[in-house]
Amino acid sequence: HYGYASSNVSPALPLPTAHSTLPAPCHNLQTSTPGIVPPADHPSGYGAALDGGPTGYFLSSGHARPDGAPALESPRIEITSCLGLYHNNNQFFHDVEVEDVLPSSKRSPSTATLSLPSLEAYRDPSCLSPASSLSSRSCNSEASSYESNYSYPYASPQTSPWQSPCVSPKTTDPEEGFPRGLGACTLLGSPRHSPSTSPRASVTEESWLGARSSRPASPCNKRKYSLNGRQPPYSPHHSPTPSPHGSPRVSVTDDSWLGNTTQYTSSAIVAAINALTTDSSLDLGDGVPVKSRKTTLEQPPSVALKVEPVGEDLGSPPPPADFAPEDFSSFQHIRKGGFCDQYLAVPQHPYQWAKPKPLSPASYMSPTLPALDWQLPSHSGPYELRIEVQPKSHHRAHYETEGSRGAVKASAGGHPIVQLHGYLESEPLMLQLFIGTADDRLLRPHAFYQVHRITGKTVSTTSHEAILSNTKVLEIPLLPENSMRAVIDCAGILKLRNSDIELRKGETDIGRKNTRVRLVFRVHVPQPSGRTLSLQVASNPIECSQRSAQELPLVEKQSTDSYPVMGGKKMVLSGHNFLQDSKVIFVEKAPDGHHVWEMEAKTDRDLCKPNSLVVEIPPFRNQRITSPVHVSFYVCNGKRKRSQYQRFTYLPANVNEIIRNDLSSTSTHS
DNA sequence: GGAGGAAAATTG
DNA sequence: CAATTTTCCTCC
Repeated sequence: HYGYASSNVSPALPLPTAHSTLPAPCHNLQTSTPGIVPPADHPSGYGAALDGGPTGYFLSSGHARPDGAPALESPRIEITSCLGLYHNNNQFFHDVEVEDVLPSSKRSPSTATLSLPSLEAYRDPSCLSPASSLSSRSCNSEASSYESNYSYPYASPQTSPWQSPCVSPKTTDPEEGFPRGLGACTLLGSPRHSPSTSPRASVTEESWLGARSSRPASPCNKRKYSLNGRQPPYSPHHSPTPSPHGSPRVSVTDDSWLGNTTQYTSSAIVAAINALTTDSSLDLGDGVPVKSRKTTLEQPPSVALKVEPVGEDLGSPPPPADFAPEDFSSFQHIRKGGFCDQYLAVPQHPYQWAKPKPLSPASYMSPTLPALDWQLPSHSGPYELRIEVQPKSHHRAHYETEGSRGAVKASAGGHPIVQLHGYLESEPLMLQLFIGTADDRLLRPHAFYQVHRITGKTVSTTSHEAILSNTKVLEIPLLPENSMRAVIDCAGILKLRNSDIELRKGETDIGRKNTRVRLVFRVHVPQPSGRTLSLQVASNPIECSQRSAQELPLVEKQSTDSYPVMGGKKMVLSGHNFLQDSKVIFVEKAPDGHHVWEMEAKTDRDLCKPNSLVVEIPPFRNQRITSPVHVSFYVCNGKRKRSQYQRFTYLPANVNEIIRNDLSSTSTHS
């Protein structure tokens, strides 16, 4: 309801907290860019969605089930349509989300089952989860773990239908979320659900495949192939468990959709029931599958109940396993509804990780954390989330068809390090990590890449995997005893097939040549007021493709307003394929062409933007020359031989003039 | 498991 | 057809 409604919370549930909190966090987020919050520009319709307010949204989305009641009953159908409708843009499936928000509890079981969420979920979820799950075996485990740990709670309401059946019985698969999707898809008419299981696209693909004529032949076939063969229902790798056919969920889903719940296994049913009962605390959105959420919407009350502000204190149960893609939707609602809301009302989850400590409660606790595509500030008040050690500019992501390619590393060896400054409490917090975009637009989860949890003896940092919306999120504990500092040696990057992702409803981004990502870290700090302060920081861009990493930068333009350029001056090079580790070497020659000297220019990482590089030009040696100085520079990325550098002409309009000026006014050159 | 290379497959 | 993406192979 809430979510739905209003922004979620407010309307239905009077969660005082919610609103109150809103303001601060939300806005803070983008301190720098106020407007951001509701990224107006977001193509995705961000703004609209958000602002629109839940209600409007839904309504508009309408089919989804504007009227409430209907939703419950005919979830899927509506959803489906809705999805299409709403999804316009990738990131937001408001409609879905909304629904999620609703308390699942009330929905009828059948409804729950419906969990339309799958619709959306699938895609994304499928994609994600699949990917993740597929790619990362860990996923399975992880996912499973979640479920196991959190399982019901989250799933419960919304998901419950799905999960319970699926999950509980089966278990583990992280993919479950996906499966649902699959199931949903299937239901929708997608041909085979089962195969789809493959996480990512598989589902989509197949179902879509039918639709798509274009590539069907080769790619599709293969993929399908893979799906079937390799990753049958759930990706083979991942969860063998999953039964071949859609396994529980699918079947369940189908059935449910069909109207049968009969197929649910008793256990599933139980699970579902449990979910309903328990879920309350959790989040609305998160766990709930989209569809279910809708249902939920209808049943506002329950949600509200949950909402109670738990404190953001600690406890933090990890996000529900459910966080499956669908979950994110909930978030979105929230966002949409009221950005702030998220912060506000978040109650804590009673659940905790199975693990050692309950990490930061804050994040998990509230179902209403800011959506992943929200822009958040890296510092606020005494707190600052900072990346102490940046990741290397290159990291070849692995496909689901490959083995892991390891964790992202730091350029100087070791791994990236993130630290939260200004936090003096004794409670540990949870650091969230997901793969974000690195383009010129607002930071948002990258549709074609997912963080991949890496485990093993070489990994010192414990982590948990969760799925928000279609985005996999790695949760890493930030412990006071470690100065709230974490070494990120457990994060790899999984590449999803472009074709799979592009098939998703609402996905507007294209994968081709969209191979740069950023590691995005978030932490949710509980405030005395009961609210939660969310901070976020993104790393430097990371080139994830094998090929692009080998390409040379292409200088298309040199800044002309930063001259003169004698030493210590900065020059901005812009063009294509610049990376954080791009090198620029200046070569100076005497008028007679004699090679005078060459030196690698310093690059200003902090000022680097995508496809541009700020270099500090070293002082020229031949300062006294009065005749033209011949200076050129060479650019390259990563480790390349000198002969492979790309040569460019250094072109100050008038070198002599520059030199004279420099000499007269500066002593820089020596 | 984690790379690095590169062939095979897709795209535009 | 060239650029890119994805799948395979090999090695440590």
